[in-house]
Amino acid sequence: MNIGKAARASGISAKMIRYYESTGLIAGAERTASGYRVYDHADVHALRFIGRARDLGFSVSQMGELLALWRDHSRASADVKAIALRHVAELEEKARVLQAMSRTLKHLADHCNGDDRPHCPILEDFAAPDHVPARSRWRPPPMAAAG
Amino acid sequence: MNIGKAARASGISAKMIRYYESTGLIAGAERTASGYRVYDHADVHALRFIGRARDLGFSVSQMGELLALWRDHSRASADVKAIALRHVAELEEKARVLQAMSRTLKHLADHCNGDDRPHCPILEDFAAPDHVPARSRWRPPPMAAAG
DNA sequence: CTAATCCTTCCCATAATGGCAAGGTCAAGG
DNA sequence: CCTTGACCTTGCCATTATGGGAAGGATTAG
Repeated sequence: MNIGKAARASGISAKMIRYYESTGLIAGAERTASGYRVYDHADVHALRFIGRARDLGFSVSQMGELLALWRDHSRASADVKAIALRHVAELEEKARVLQAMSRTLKHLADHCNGDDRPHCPILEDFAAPDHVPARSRWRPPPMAAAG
Repeated sequence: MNIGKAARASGISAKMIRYYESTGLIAGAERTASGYRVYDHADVHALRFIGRARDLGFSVSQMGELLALWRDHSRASADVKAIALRHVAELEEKARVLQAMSRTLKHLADHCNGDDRPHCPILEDFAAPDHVPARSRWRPPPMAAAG
């Protein structure tokens, strides 16, 4: 089948199929005499695998690792699990960061009247002199007063 | 002060200050006779504002809106709050997406032995024929059995 | 044969950020 | 006065995954 049909069958756009080929994630497809890429059901299967991994937020390089393990019938499931758990940790970390932002901003918004007057705690916070990435700054342990 | 000092004072890299200038987020700085950009304390203040907004995940264009409101002393706080709450919703949505991915993948990993044998439910899931973006697919209501 | 559809490659754009390079500027010190 | 080092300038490249579009060739349906 041509790339369009493979795209429809796999849920991966033709554009992305070519991209995955260019990055080496998938092997270059066979070509017809006139240069059209040709795919078979196994290719579509691999593309679906890729789509599933992509939907779970894996990057192209991680998908490459997973594809290699998928094809390696003597893989150790521990290797797959390690990749998966590492990715779970990354996803959770990203979610945590977003939620921290959300929480902070929500807190500011909760204190904003939201009326037609200019007073706004949100802008006041943004304009306040020192905003610190809190968790990243080390606080020196309090010493016995030296003066 | 020159751009380097403004960068150190604001926590925004010189590179990004130039970038923000190029995108129109901030006005082009004054220049010395030899072309060096010159900043004053008000500029640094604005850069800190930008940094704070950036830390809360606002895009450059959103920061532009916020800066405009900050400078508009006759703004309505409702306008600021609306932007903030819209952003809160976006952040939460992104966090939800990441968590859904994480949850799914964690679930799969929980069923994987993680030993040196090849059997792996994670890969089996990825290779399964139909993965559906679940929530987005409409299920036809069950009809009275027709056959 | 022609029109429509499909394919190819190539370039562009996105968002925010860093890196590098070539070259001009400035301040401190000999 | 000149050198050295730190700093500045612009410009280009790279990142990640994705889509858009153009120009032109291939195929297929009528």
